[in-house]
Amino acid sequence: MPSSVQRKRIRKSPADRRAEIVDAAASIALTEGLECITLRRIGEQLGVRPGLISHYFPAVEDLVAEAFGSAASAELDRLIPAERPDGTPTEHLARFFARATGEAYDDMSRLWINARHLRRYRPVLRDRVGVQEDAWVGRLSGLLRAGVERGEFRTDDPEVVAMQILVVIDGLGAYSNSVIDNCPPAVTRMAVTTAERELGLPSGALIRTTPN
Amino acid sequence: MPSSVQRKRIRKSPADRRAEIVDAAASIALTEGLECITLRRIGEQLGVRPGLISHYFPAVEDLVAEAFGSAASAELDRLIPAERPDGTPTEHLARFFARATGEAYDDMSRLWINARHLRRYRPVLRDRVGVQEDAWVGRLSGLLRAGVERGEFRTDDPEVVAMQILVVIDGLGAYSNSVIDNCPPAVTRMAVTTAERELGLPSGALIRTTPN
DNA sequence: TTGTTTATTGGTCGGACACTCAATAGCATC
DNA sequence: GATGCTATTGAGTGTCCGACCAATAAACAA
Repeated sequence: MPSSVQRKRIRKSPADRRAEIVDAAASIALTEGLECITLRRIGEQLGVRPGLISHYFPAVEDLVAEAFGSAASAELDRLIPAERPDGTPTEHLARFFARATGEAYDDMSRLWINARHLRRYRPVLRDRVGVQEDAWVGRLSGLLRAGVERGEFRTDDPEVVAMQILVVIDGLGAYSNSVIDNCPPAVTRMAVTTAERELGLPSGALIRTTPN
Repeated sequence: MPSSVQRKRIRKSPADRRAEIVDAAASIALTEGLECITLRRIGEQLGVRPGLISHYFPAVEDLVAEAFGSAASAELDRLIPAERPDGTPTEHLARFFARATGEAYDDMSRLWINARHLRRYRPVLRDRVGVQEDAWVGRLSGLLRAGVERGEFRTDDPEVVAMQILVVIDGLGAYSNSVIDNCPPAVTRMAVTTAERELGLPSGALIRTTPN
């Protein structure tokens, strides 16, 4: 009868254990915040002693950065899959906005704010945030460029438009869970509006009618 | 020969001491971050023992909220003075953008991110952030409304435009000290562009030529 | 000058944190 | 079933934090 407390040691391969630790840290980062990534908290989550986390990450700061990077890149893959098997750029962009401006994105929105603040004190995290910003701008502008090539979007500089869209999304994220919660659509739809305007699309072109 | 360490006690009126503490905390919040507001840190700054800070603020959380509120409302007064002795709404709005998108605003930008993150763990701060958001939206929409009344701006809903402008400013703030640092004007000028578009102004109407 | 009030001190307490390291015990291999 | 490697533990170090409180000494009134 194994009680709730771990009785027997479970010995895993370093690669597995490390991945498990990063996953746990990323999950905690999304739900509770990056400052809740502590040796004790992660150890508790995995049913393991704090010292073990130190063994894999001698400096917690590295785990924090890794957790953020892991969560952010996973979310980016969900927003704009690197492999796009089917669908037009317009459909993919609509899908992007459907998720990035919905409730499902709230945790990620908070995590971005969390990371942007915490990077002030954590050099390693600062670098990671920079890498992820580049990745997000890169992935989104890639999608926009594809749309321009297929004649669906019209803009001179897809990268600038990508930045503009992300700036608006981050601005809205800052206000989420706030005054703006029950707020006119002219505000909540700002990100989509910006995209439609800058890409020469008619109003409503990026609103998906079929959930997916 | 009074050494650098305080030799003699200096006894002040509760009102003075309290104001002094809040000022010190607000200054530290702007330069080092809200989590650096500790009994020891503030006490050191004022040449006073940590216990004294506890005496005036039995719970540090209240001081943190007060410090944020103090810094934010002071900055708001600087951006859009409540008393507007002279100048047109257009001039005042141009002045607002000159400061709110310049380097002088970087500390405040960081502080907003700081507070928006930390409110997750600090209920008292959460309320303060809400109050300040209302104050900022209120003050800015008041200025826009004045402009509409004088026929300088054209919009159906000044409050919505105020929110839109603030969303963009916060979004840009999130990216400041980042990739976007050396970034095309189409991005850095987004806040002004938004205002000009939503208020029916010609491009450049809100760019001040004379520093003030 | 004396006495009263109270702003301020000095010290203590428990808790949470990251980090270190010798000892222990899974697990694969033989 | 015995052996060796090493993943994992347990225990301890030092730091910083907020909170608490009795003792102290300024400032002021009598």
